[in-house]
Amino acid sequence: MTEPDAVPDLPWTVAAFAARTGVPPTTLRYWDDEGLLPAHRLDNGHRRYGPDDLPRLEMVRMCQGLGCTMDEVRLVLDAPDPAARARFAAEKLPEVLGRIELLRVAADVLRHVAVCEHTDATSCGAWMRSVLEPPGERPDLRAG
Amino acid sequence: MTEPDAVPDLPWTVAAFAARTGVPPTTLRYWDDEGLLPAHRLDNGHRRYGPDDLPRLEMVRMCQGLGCTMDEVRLVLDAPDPAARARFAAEKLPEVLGRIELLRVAADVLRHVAVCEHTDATSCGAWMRSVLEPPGERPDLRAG
DNA sequence: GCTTGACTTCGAGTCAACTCGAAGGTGTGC
DNA sequence: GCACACCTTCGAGTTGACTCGAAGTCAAGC
Repeated sequence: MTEPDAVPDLPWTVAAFAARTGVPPTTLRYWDDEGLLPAHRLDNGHRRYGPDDLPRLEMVRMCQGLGCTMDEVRLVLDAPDPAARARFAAEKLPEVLGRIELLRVAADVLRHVAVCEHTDATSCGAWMRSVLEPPGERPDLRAG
Repeated sequence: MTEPDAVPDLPWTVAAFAARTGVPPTTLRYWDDEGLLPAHRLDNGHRRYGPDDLPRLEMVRMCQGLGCTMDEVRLVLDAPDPAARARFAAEKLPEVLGRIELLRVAADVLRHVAVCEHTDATSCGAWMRSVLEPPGERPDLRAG
């Protein structure tokens, strides 16, 4: 006897899921179309979401926070095996750690700027030392 | 007796500055036009850059790394007084600190994913706990 | 003076990630 | 059946940060 297919729990329309998660309806539809966060479909074609979609949404959010493109998000979420995911993680980790370090530097700079009385942002010696003496090869800080 | 205007040291054309800094020539011209990194001009209209432009470039880079829009970069770099800059810094600092914390979480996740053998990225209990139990109000991680 | 490789401006294009409005379908309550 | 609030797709628009190509100028070397 084979197990019957589990009926997924799908209480949320696009609007409901948007309200629950803060992601705009247009974005949810866009993400579904783009394969980022696929939606279930009723017989009438309407999208439905359930609690099982929340983890993937969180992972989409985390990847976006890491500056991943949508291609990269799909890649990691839809990787055919753990090895592909592990490769992605191994590549991203040094990048993330480097970003953390540079954000620390930026935080120090901001702490200083918050109390600095110099007339020009670039004429402050303490700030210039922190900015112009990078710890090493400087990765691009911009996301994406 | 008033001091004579100092003659700025301007050894670099757009191409030279681009080669020195890694910023593409089109981007330097664009940044100049947008007021992000203003260039000096020779009598013939050609742009020239000097060592004095490097600190501002680094600050542009740092602000971009913080996810600032170009409007924000201009605002902080061209702020009329230290108080305006301090306000900007005071607003950005908590954001940066929050970003650091979330990147730490993401780094933990990536460390786990790098060794995880689960068949699906969202079916890993350790990862789901870290993602679904956020430390508090969760700011948007995306830059900008 | 000509050639060549740089420079300039200008208008438009590219890219990624959305967002919008039009047109039509669906389902509920009256 | 009608009204209304939702749903769908589709094509195009928006936004921000660039990037490109055309047309013309500038300057150095021959």
